[in-house]
Amino acid sequence: MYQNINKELAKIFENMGNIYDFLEDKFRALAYHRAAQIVDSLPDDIRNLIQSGDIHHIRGIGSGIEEKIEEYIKTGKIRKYEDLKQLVPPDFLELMEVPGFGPKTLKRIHQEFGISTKEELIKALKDGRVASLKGFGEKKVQNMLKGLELYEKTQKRLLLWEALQIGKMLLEKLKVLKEVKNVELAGSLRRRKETVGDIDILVACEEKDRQKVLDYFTSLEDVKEVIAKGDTKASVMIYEKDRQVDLRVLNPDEWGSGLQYFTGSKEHNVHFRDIAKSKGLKVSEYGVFDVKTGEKIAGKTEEEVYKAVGLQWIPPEMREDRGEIELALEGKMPKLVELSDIKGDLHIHSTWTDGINTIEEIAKFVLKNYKYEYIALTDHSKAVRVAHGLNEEDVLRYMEEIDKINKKLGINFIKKGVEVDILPDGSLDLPDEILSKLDWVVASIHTQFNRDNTDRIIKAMENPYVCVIGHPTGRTFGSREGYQLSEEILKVAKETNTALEINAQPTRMDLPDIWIKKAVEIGVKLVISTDSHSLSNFGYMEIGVSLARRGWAKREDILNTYSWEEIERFKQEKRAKFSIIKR
DNA sequence: GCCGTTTTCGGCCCGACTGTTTTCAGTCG
Repeated sequence: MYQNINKELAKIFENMGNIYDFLEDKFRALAYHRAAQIVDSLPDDIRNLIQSGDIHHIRGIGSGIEEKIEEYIKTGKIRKYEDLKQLVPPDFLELMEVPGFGPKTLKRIHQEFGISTKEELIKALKDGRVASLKGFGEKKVQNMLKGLELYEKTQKRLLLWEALQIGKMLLEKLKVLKEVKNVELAGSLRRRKETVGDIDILVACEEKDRQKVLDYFTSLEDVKEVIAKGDTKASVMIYEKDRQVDLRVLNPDEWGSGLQYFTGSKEHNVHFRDIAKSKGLKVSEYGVFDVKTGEKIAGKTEEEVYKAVGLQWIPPEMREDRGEIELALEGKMPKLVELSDIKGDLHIHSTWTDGINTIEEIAKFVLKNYKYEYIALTDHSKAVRVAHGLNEEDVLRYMEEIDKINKKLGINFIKKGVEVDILPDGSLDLPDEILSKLDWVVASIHTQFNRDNTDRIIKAMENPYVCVIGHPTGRTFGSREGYQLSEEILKVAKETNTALEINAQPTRMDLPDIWIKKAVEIGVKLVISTDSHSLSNFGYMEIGVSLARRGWAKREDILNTYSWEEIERFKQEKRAKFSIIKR
């Protein structure tokens, strides 16, 4: 009946917010936009929250919106929404997302010309009718048309990995300049969101050097076109991925407040400022100020900005207004997992299936470039035909090969693993007899993504030899939304000592952050893996760790921050549980 | 529509930029 009720409701509330914007009911619009954001980031099926009554504890959802959620659950519709839709031309809901197309502008055009479709609107922009309106003009119209073009082009967001490579490259180039006192990525890229719209970079320098820094930036060889350039800001298009990069220049003594402000998220900042306000303070990108005296009390570093408002510093990955502000107020910020905590990679493919390097090449490469204590080779099982998955006999030969290479290397570095397929009925693609001989078993779904896979996953977790569920939601950016997880899966994961994977492939980034957060709360162990198919893939560990941090994971939540002996213990505990249960 | 150790009514983040304006409205992040 409902594919993904949270997403559906979030979309409806988003639209209702837009409609209220159009109707110039500003604050009601704000409430619905907030509700949309909240519902969208709930890890749980919202029906559970209604049932348990926990919905009351969520800030931003009041009785009015709760009633509408209930109505939608019961009837599949919200009457108020159906009524509201009649008041706005359908095309306008989408158009409100286009830069330059605000509610006031659209409403005016609608009233003046009776225009209600996108097509008619474009025509009126082009034939000069809109430009002739009082308060409008040629330039505004040109900007609207440009906004439309940009909107269509940048609908596709960059993957975090891609954006990070570009961002880091530009940071290095800016660091070369001696006038640059500080330089850092900002926006969703600094928060390491799974996908990124445009790339924001901040620079601190003395006021007299601003122009020099901006000139240097806009004349980099990577720049295809300079879109805008002022005293404090420049926007360019770069050749790589045809992306917009914004550079903002700050004064050194405003570095902390500027960085805090431009990192966002918007929701985090709004909440943060709200708290500042309640304490008689005002926060802007220029600093924290005492409202009464106007005195500036912080701004140089982010730490002092947060501290001035009574909060601990908050890692950028957590700044999504998902409770981190309350935690920081209470002084209870967790110490998040770091890249340097990682002791090994437990999901790797070789030439035995669809990887492009031999096991030996992989082992030597990793030993040389990473300070890992172990890796697990986990080629596919036979159900994955396209990858020429391994059958029972292949697995035995695979194990012999790994023994041979370990012996050659002189250390027991490579663990013998497999990525076994979870078949449609939840059974596994290799028998227990084989699985029991292996050091590490990843169980994954590679077929029938578009259905509820809860039963399949639970059945797989109940196999005593399965260590971890690979890419648990099956999502891939740009092609598949993935199937819903459930509380039940987390519960069973915890009970059975089965870990869940945080797959760091840039197109997967799976588990999603909100599920990681939930798993951490419940105490489910996680494994950050690159799912490497070539040597360059091992670098994905960095964004896997970022993703874990977005889900508030600490070192102890991540299994591959432990020594191999400790991992063995985790496995043994699972097997012990099952010898009791199964008898 | 939401929210409350200054409030159950009266607020709702803050500042820059742009274009169209002689003092500001609209949009954006």
